[in-house]
Amino acid sequence: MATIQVGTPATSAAAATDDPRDRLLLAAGQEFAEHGYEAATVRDICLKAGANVAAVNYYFGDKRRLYIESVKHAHEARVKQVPLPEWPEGKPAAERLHDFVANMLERMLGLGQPPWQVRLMMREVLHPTDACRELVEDYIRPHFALLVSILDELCEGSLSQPELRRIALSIIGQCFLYRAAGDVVGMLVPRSELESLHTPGPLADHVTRYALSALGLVPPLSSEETRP
Amino acid sequence: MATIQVGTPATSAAAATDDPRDRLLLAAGQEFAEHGYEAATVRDICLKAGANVAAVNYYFGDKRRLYIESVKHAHEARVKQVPLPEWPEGKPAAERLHDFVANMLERMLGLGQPPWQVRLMMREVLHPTDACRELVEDYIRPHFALLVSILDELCEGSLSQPELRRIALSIIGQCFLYRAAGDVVGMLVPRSELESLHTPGPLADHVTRYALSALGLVPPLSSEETRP
Amino acid sequence: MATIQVGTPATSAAAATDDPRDRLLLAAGQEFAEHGYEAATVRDICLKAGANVAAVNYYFGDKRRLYIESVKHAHEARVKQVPLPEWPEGKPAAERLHDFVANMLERMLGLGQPPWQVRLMMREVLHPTDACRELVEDYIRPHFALLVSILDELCEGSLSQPELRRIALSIIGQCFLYRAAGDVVGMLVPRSELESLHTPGPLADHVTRYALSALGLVPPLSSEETRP
Amino acid sequence: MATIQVGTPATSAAAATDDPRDRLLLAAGQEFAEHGYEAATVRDICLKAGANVAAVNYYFGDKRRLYIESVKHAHEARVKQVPLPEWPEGKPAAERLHDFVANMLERMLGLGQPPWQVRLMMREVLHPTDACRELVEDYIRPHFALLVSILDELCEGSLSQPELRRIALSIIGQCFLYRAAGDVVGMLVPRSELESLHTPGPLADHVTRYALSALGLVPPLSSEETRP
DNA sequence: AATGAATGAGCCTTCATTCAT
DNA sequence: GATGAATGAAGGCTCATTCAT
Repeated sequence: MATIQVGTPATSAAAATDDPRDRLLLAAGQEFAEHGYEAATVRDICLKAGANVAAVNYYFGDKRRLYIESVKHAHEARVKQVPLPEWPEGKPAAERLHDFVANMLERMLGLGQPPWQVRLMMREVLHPTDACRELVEDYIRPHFALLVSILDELCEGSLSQPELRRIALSIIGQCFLYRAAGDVVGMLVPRSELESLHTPGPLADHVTRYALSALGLVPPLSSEETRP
Repeated sequence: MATIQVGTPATSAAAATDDPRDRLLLAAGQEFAEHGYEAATVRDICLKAGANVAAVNYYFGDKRRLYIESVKHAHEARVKQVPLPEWPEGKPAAERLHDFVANMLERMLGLGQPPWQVRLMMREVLHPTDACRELVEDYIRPHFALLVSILDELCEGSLSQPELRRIALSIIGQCFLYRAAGDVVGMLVPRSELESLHTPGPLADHVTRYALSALGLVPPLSSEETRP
Repeated sequence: MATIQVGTPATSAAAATDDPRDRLLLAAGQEFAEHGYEAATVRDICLKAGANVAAVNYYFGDKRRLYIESVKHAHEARVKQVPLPEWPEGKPAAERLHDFVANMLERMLGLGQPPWQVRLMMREVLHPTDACRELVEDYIRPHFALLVSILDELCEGSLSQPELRRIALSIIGQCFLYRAAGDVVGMLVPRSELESLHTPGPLADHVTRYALSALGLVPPLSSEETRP
Repeated sequence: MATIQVGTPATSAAAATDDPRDRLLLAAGQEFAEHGYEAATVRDICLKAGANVAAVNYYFGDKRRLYIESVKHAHEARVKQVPLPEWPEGKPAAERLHDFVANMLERMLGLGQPPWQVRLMMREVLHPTDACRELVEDYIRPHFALLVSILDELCEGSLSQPELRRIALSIIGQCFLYRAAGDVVGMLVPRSELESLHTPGPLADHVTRYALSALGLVPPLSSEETRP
């Protein structure tokens, strides 16, 4: 199965961008991701960005607007870093499903880089503000549509759109859990297993097989012969 | 399939408990659930509880400690309201799975009442604080263990514990999505479908069938003969 | 002619009232009177009142509301200090007019004490805010009505109400000038005359005689025999 | 009696002067007149003048200096617009007095145009700053001297200079009241009378007659035969 | 035991001003 | 000469907390 190319991180914490606006956006994203909108202070953001206290109001007019912009910024950066997978003509739908899931997990779990961008967007998903709608339209809906279309091809049209959507949500929910409730998951499973739950590879395999089994396209999970 | 008995609400907003400590706990839970820890103010909490401004510090010493106590309180109340389901001897595992899922969704989606207790615990799950560990041990882990044991029986021992846990997490993830990211889900599916995704019944059916199919215990989702 | 009894100052700048609310009101009145609403700072007011920065918001909720209250306070204090004159039955109207004018000038020019209260009210008169209407109704209108009634008696009903009001305004205008534009007046007349223009006595004599002359009740100002 | 010629307004709000310095001066005058020194912001002034934020400091060095210049500017413009009245040889002093009063009221009450220039100068008169002395010397003192000389002629030398000055101030005070405390006056008199108090014509008649009566040059106000 | 008065730290924001261009 | 970017000081206000009662 295909490996996923991940975009260059490019913006590490202290990335020395010259544009103060960008530095502000970066620092704000990190602070908002870590502390939430209310608890994050513009003072700390400016300090981290090496800018003046008044810089926020100068560039964005408002703490609120800075927040919205920082969410958009993070989301755009993330899209560039982890683009929607593209496949050559004739790639089997099952493989495309696996790639898709791996891609989503990759995006969510971050893999190696401090995933503050995802945390920021996750906050937005969980407690939506004004910044949310755009996020959904530009970012989430296309992914969702792609997943539904893959599933449609997999079933060869035997399921209705509402059914396909339900299955798509089921798949997303599984990925979502690890990102959103990762800390709690970490308390529930033994340490030894934890690693495989916080790395995209094994998880993608599981989620994909779970879906394919449910659709009858591979043997059931519990059948002996499918065990490795 | 069995219907789920839901505990009595018992704690309406203005529940006239005489103990000011309890009133504080109640008011705090609601405020924290709605606005988050930072945005909630002790003044509003005391106002809502009909108590003095200094009451928080008097009874709990601290805003932080009040928060922790209110989370515990909500969680204990919730446990009493929606106890773990119990089944008569010999109830088939598949039905127990469905009951369990329905119970979990019921607890999460609230069904008719503003489930501020759940919202509060959800916040805790997503961004754990000191109050989290207890929550996990007393509340979440037993549920998780029960789910794993049901799955174990379903597979008749053909799957390892790690595999069972993965499947359990997959099931939880699907339920979790609707609670935690309900607003975004609402933007992704047509209005007409939305109702069936915010009510426990149809959802429980879907999640259960998805799992049973994956385990090869019912025909695949995409096979014609299983369509209603 | 009767002399005017002036209320005890009672509230000198550093008057040690125990009630912090009163101290705040006092300090605010002085600051607002001296610098105007915008230029006066809550910090300075609190400093002068020996209170905390948060005291303003605690006691009055708002800088604006503190302002309004301080205007009311000053006006009430002033009313107590310089009450409307009262006369025994049968006091000639001409003498009552002189008393009234002397009283008004006394109130406006302060006589010896730092008249910040008047300055504050003067600001309000010149650039009305929300505090103004009350000031007019409680304080100014009764004085105005009294003046009109005195004039009415003086003319023995030979003038209409509008005419009486115009004459009343003329009298008030003359007093007003010294208070509101005192600095400029001070630049226009020689130093030697200034004293007599900033003290109520001679001014009251002039304004009264000016009015009585205009009404034909005393010989014209320019006739020889009236010169002292 | 002669009508008063009023200078051309010439300076409407958006007067398209090419000189940015002049545009700044104009905008500053309007802003300062409307909001006062503290509340007016250089940003708004520059915005209104279509100039850069730094323009104020570039052209005037300081907000304070801009203020002073704008007061001077307004005052000069006003002098050009409403010049001191001039009379042909032999014009009776009584008529000249009426003309003078009408001219002053005209200047103060504006008649038709938003008299921001007067408002600005009024502020300066009421709370003098550095800009005040020049205003007095160049603008007010000559008017004052003219009025005194008219009065002197009226009395044919029967009154001393101090007495004349007092009467002059009395006349000015009456005019002043309507300009400075117009809002409060508006609350004191019935609506029906208000119009006649905010238009120069009837007011000039009243003030002049009041003065002439007091000087014994026309019958007293209260005598029957002078009523219309 | 329980409270209302009072506090000080710190928040977001605005403003006049400056500096490199 | 003239400007847009950027700044530091300060403003009003809110908040959790404390203290005398």
